[in-house]
Amino acid sequence: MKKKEKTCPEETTCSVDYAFKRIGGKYKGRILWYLHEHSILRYGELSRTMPDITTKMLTQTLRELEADNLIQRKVYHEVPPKVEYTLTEVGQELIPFIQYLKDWGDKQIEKEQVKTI
Amino acid sequence: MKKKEKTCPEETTCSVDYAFKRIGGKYKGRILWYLHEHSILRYGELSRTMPDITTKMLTQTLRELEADNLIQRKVYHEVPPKVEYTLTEVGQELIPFIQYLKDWGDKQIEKEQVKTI
DNA sequence: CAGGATCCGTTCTGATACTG
DNA sequence: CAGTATCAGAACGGATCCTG
Repeated sequence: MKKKEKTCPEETTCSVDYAFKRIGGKYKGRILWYLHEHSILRYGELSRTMPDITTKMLTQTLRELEADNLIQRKVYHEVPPKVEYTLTEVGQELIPFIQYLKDWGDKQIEKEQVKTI
Repeated sequence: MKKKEKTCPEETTCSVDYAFKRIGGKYKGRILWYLHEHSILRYGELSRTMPDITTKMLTQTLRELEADNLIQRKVYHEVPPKVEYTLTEVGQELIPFIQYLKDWGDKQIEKEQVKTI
């Protein structure tokens, strides 16, 4: 219908935008983080780790991360089925920065709690 | 209606989630980045820097960033009005990570272009 | 200049039920 | 176990017009 190409004209710094699109989803950060903490997780484990995400969103988010080559999906064709998720190398590259973000978040949360008291 | 407290049970790492909520908006990363690059920007300057954002979204996003104490809004009560935005200290703390993210994004974009050729 | 207010379509999320 | 399918409501985003 309409052009969507003008999100960022030509040269400028849309890599910021680019990156945020890839990890900015509602659950992406957490999924990446949990995969980092556990190295390898099955679908059900992820689901239990994040009880607030529905199967639909979890699947959808995992597929997006996979499409962006941040995680790897390994299917075992057996009964019952088994699927394992791991970070790709590209995904690993994001960990230090998520760590930074997490530390920042921790700090802010502490601050807020101090104020609340 | 329903409890929203269970986003992250008790102890765990929801700081990741916390942080993403604060900077994960569609334009937040870019706004922070531009404020970092220019130190101080007026409303109209931001608007011109990001032609793809409407006044509504720009205002809304700026207010959110302000509420989260990532940017500071300084109003000059004169005619015509003048409003300046700057990063707060807390906002500054996010710059290294946005820088990291940007670098990562640049790298990925390059990779994709190589493949496309 | 720097927005505020409305209207409205699209996208995103969630609840629920079902399947190989 | 690891999803898929469907539907509906909520949130998001944009266009347009208005104001101190």
